Amino acid sequence: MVSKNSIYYGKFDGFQSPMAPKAPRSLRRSSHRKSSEGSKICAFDLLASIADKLLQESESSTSSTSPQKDQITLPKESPHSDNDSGLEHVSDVKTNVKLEPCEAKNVDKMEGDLCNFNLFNSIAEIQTEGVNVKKQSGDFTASDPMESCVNTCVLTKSYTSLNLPSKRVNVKMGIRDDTKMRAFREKSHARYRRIRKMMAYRYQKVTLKKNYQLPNTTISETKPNENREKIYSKDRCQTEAPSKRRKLFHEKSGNGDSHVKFSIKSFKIPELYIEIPETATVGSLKRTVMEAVSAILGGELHVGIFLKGKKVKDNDRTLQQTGISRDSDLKSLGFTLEPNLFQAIIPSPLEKEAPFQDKNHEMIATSAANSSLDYHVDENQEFVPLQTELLKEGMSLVQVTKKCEASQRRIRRPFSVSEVEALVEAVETLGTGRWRDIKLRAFDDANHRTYVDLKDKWKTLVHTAGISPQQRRGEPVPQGLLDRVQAAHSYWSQHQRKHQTKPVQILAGSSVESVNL
DNA sequence: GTTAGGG
DNA sequence: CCCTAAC
Repeated sequence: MVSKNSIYYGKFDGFQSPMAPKAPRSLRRSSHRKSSEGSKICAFDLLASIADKLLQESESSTSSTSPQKDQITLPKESPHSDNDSGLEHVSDVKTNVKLEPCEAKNVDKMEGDLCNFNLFNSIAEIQTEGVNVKKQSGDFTASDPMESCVNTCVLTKSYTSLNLPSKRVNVKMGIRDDTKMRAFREKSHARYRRIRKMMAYRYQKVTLKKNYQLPNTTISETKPNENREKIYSKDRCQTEAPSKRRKLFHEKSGNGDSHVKFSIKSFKIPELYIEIPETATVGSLKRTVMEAVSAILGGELHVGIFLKGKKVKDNDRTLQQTGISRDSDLKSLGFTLEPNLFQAIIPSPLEKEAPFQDKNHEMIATSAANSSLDYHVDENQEFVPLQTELLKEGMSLVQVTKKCEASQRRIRRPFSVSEVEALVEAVETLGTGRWRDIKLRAFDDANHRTYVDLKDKWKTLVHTAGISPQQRRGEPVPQGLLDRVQAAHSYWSQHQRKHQTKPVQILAGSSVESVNL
């Protein structure tokens, strides 16, 4: 039964989570680096329990049947019908992630066409309900890997990893220079939006109708004129500055005194697929799960609204006009999380003839898989091109997603001691305020270090030098360097823009060994 | 395009 | 690391 090549496919049927506010940007990016980011650690712990359970259960598992191909139609609104979806090779793991309910402003933008959620920072508790892992022996069974991927991808709403055979999830992401990608994306925004629209149309028919309905959506009324702002819940997180968005609640309400109160107990996040070799360590499995979850939660999700089984598409109509009022039957109202950005759309077999590719850049447009047409295209919404090559390289969607995310916000790259050294020396020589020169002088070949980065680093260095060693974090910077930082900082604070190219030998005495011009 | 500073 | 006013 145990095959050398066997691979575990763990399918997480979904994560349930209550509403949560948008995370600070600093928490929105996934990373497996050593870091002090609290949410990460938290999530790690949570997911560890899943991973442990998953692995544990897999010991006594049975093999599964082969996947059926081309079965890409799922019953509408049937979250648990995966066994009919050609995903039998994937085992069923139901996992609930309970999130700590958090404060009133859980909905970022009620008035708009979407709500941005980030559940990541609110994870408080995780539960493994019925873990049942089946082991898949041998190779991926579908004839055409890519085709399988397509189907799998589509079936799972393009969510997580592509089940590329013999490609393992590479936990360690390579560092890449995403500056150009960013620039390119920004400049091509409009064009890709067009592509995106086309894609959305093209893939309409192969896109899943399956949606993920909230298990527990309760609606109740509020008393008129009471807590206009606290529509969603009472303040559970005390300290939160008033948001600009909150205004939106008032301006367009126009519902008179009739308020509808929505208490969304939890959202369900679509499946999560994990593929990992048998020989992988438990730790790597944990990291992989972590990454997959982070990749999903790190991106922004759309929220769909269903009323009486029909999707509410018109974002401009009032609740009243839509039929969502205190007097109507609100039990038929449901909210769903939908995949949004950064998800790859791979040409399906149907579309192979005419793939929407930009020849020049060999990119394929991404699209909000099943929801593009249902939403207004938000002008502010990022549209991230996805390099087909990445997929062909065998990257999992998790990784691709990460890459795309990296295009949004550059990955964190802590300065090494030698970099700090170089920076300090350059500043000693050139002073602060000539960051471009400093860049050219000391970091000309370091493409990923912009002069703004250097400026920022200097800022933190000055700060670091001013605090006690106990309060410092990250790779420790030699005290000698910090002394030089402090010396140079105080020196250039006084000698503003004078004798800029003059070595700073004079400053603060001792630790300046030599300054080469 | 760079700087400077808050987020 | 991001954003952006100001230059």
